[in-house]
Amino acid sequence: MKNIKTTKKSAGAGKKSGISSAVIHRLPRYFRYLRELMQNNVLRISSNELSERMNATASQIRQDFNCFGEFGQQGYGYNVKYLHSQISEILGVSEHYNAVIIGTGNLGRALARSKIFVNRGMTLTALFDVDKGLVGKKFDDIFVYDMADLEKYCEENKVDIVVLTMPRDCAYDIAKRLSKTNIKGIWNFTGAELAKSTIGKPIENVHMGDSLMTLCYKIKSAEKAKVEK
Amino acid sequence: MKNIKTTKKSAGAGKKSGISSAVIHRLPRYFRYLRELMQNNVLRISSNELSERMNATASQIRQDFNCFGEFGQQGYGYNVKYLHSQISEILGVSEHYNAVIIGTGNLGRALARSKIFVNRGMTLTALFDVDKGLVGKKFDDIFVYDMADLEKYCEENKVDIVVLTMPRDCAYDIAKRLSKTNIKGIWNFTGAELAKSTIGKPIENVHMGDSLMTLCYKIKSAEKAKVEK
DNA sequence: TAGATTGTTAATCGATTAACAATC
DNA sequence: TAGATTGTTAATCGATTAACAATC
Repeated sequence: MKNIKTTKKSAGAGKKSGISSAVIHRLPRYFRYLRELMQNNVLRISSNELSERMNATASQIRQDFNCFGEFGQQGYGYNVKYLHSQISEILGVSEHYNAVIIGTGNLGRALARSKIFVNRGMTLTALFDVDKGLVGKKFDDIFVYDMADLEKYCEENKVDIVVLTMPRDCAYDIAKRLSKTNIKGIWNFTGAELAKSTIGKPIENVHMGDSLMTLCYKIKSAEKAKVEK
Repeated sequence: MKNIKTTKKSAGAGKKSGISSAVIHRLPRYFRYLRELMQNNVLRISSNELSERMNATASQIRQDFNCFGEFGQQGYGYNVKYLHSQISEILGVSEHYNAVIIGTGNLGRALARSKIFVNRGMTLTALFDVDKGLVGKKFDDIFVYDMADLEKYCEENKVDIVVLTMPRDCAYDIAKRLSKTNIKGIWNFTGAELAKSTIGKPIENVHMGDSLMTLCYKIKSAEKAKVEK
């Protein structure tokens, strides 16, 4: 296996700053496919081979990577391990963010018991709930704190990401409380539309129902196409 | 309130068939905002006012709607209730799909206990699991069936949507089993990349981790911007 | 070296926005 | 009617794809 030259731009350096959201949303996908290649002990891959596996064009893949640096070698392709490490760096996996979940309901517990954080270099450090009956309990070794102690906990511990899985109607108030702490971002499952402009921190709103609706649309379209045939 | 003319094209008629995926993915968002407007008893809305609320352009909104029909009135705007009903129709809410969940783990139970199906005109009719200890139990009044009886159940009952929340490694095999039944679509949470081309049915793959990674990217970018300032 | 494959520029395609005539 | 706002066409913008020189 050839060595990777050391003069090339690294992901940390950051090539452009105005990366399009289309590219950003493809990065986690690259991350997944590269992890899988690594697990299968694939050492190198060309943009062409990757494009076939990912059902994309080789051109797009090269363009995407080149937004952040020069990760490949002419005549060789991409070193899977190196490329994976660079994408991980871009996505902040190496930052080892700490996360807490607010809302110890079904979804909160499901996330707490999953590997979703660990698989991305993160650590879930706490759960929060208003229900005094839950406070003090543990789920998968994660302690449930009282919502009243949220600010105190954020001051005394490094909290990077806050996951909102409590009922929708308290989302805005809690987000406002969080805006005054030094947490770094909010992963919002409540259905409330939180905006960075109002909270002052990066926010990712998850609407699982939207995905279900999209499936329904696909089903309807497929049925219609069948009838018309 | 003016009456809606009856000569206009309806959603059922279907204007174009090659709707772009960008438009399709915005439909559930319109659905949500319109539902909220309805709940707030808003009777009419102009594309301009909607654009402000949704943080989009009025032009895009009008273009999107006109992919499916003429839902508004010049000089008046859109009748919220009518527009909502049309978008619902397009998304298949009125089809009253039945859904079952395979995998009665944390996520499966979280979905079973949520309103995600009911809020979209669907009914969750069954859970499935391989664990004989769970078979026969009920979660929120939904009976847990043995995975061995999946095909039998699909034959004897109307099953439209199958939700996959079991471990990833059995995703492909189960999807293959489902491809031989008359279910209509698969909502896949397992992380396995299932393709319509291999299973022969509409599929929606959900990657919650991708959304978390996107948040991490946003956080990193925001931090970097702060440092550079 | 010759072959392979990248990084990058140029061409194409599609999606968004702007403009305005139609019309309620 | 006059004002408002749609539906739709035309202009712009951005993203994807194709092509190819650079180079490992």
